[in-house]
Amino acid sequence: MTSCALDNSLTNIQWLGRMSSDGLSPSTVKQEMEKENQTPVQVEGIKIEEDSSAVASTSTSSWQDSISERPPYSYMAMIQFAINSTEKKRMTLKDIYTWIEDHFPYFKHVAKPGWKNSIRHNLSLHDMFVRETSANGKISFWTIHPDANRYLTLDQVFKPLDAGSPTSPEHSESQQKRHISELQKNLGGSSCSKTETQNARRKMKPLLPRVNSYLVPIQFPVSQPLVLQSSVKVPLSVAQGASLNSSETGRSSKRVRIAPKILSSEEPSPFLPMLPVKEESQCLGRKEKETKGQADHITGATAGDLILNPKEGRFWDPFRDEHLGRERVSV
Amino acid sequence: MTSCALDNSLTNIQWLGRMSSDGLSPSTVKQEMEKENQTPVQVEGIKIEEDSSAVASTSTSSWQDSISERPPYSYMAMIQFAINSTEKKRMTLKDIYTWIEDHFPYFKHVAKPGWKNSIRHNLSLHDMFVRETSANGKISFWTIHPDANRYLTLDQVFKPLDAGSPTSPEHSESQQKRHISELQKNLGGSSCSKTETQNARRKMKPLLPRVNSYLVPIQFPVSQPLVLQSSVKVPLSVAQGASLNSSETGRSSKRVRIAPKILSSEEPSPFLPMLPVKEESQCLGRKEKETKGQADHITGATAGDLILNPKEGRFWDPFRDEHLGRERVSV
DNA sequence: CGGCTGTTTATAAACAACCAA
DNA sequence: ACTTGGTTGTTTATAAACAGC
Ligand SMILES: [Mg+2]
Ligand SMILES: [Mg+2]
Repeated sequence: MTSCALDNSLTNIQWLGRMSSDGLSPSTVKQEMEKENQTPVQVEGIKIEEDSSAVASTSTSSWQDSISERPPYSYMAMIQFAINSTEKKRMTLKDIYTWIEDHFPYFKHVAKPGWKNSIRHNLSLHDMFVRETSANGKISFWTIHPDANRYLTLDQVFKPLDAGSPTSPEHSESQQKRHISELQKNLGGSSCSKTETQNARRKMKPLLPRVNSYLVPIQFPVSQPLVLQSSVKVPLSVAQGASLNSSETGRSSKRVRIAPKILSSEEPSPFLPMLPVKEESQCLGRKEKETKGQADHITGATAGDLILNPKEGRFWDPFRDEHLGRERVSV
Repeated sequence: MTSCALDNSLTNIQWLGRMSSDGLSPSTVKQEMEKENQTPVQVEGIKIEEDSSAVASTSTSSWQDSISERPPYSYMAMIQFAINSTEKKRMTLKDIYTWIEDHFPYFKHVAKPGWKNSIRHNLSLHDMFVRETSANGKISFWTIHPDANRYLTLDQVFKPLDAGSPTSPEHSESQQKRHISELQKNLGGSSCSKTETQNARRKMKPLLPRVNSYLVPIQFPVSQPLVLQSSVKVPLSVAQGASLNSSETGRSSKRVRIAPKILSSEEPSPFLPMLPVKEESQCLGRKEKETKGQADHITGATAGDLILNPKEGRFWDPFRDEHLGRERVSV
């Protein structure tokens, strides 16, 4: 009822103490940073060298990893983590920024200021995020459309300290069997997929850790709109394990690894709280197989995916299409 | 019935004859162009200098204009022009590419190869574009969702040779009154808004010509799903008038002027074929005024806007939200 | 294996509407 | 009131990572 206020506030910065040095001084950090579109890149003290070794270590999660490593989550996922961490399941833009910075130091110290632009972009673009106004109409809160909320929280993506996870032990591999089969080919060997868990005290479990330039789907039973303890504000100093595998271990600078959503095909996403799928399937995809491509969005339901995604039939979404760009016709 | 085959084919290239020189040779053009993401920029013969004069000419539509000038339409608009130019209101990706290149030389000779990526991106992103498969399931056609199709065609955006337009004479100004009022301020004077029409023989009428860094809404009566004569494959040599006004006359290279969609506020877009608006308005915008922002999408219906856009209430679109990015939860 | 088609994420940017100094 | 600059939102443009064929 009232704990959300605590969770949202910008408290808990103890773990930030292990930063390079300052990092808290009002405006001394990032000298040259116009406003939100430049490239600070070099966070003063923190130097982020690329390439070099990078020999399929996957266990060299040193100090840097927890701060320079970009989290394996998409903006959409992080925004959900943030919002779902509150009791009322709503958060202001500023608090979303703060929550993300507090839980993923990468955005506080390494990312270019443009990451906030991306956050706003995601909030607007995805209809899943709905803006609501406080009773007095003074404050704007971002919420997650109830039909779309899977109540994902950061807690859920942390690997247990040992092995057997709360609900499902080690699914991290059971999913991609189907389609990945030979996809592994064009990737430089090293099939790693659950290789991380070693030195991690409570590593972040990538919802879809990458296998080289790929993502390894990980199971995730969300049986009920389970409202886990609003994310314990992870002592980030340990989080951030992420998924660095073999070749071209995605450091953080160039090559902003985009994480495609891998869908499990068949079975309408087990574990996930089945939502009232409107179903309609008017098939119009090329194969209907498991192409995921628009026609069978239902099957391919990623974590953030709304199950109700018949598309076509009806219920598609007309909206957001429109805008011909620069117009307002006439003649 | 059978004329579409003609319209879609890559015929009609006579007008292309006035190009720099070649432009038809299979692969001699653009020497260094990996595949679809490099920057040819300099189309061999055509040199595109920027800045220089640019003194509120708006009438210097010389030869270059028709080829180097980027059309004032968004990809979404052009795709609609292309698809609606066919009789069956459907077109293959390749034909969309061709149609656009044939009608907007900019994309054939100046644009970087990445423009095709953008076309595909738009087709996938906007639910307005629906992919359908031919009976035999061999060919994929892109169509426009019936509830979203305003049947916009390129013909409709061409200014008449003189003044009084077919249906509505000169609305080009009646719309933006409401909100633009003092918006003109932060823009370098020159209130131009209908200054173009002079030397244009049949200039392209920007659906939303820019007023400086602004767009001037233009009326557009689409009373019925009027299926105009499938775009006459304009002799582009004259088209491309576009909207260059005063300061920083958008040449074409840097500063890819993005054309925001200006909504007329009140009146649910006059002229436009009113669609079955589901209406629901649960207001959640900051002011409900005419902020257009999400809450009142209905009022702000641009040319391409689907009127049915209650948002919130129901009918929003769940879809396309989902995808947490890189995941497939578990735990 | 390579190109084409599709889907989705990341970024940058143009603007609009607010808002606080 | 008015201006100025930052914040919040919306939308378009591009590039790119991948998946499937
Ligand atoms: Mg939204
Ligand atoms: Mg689409």
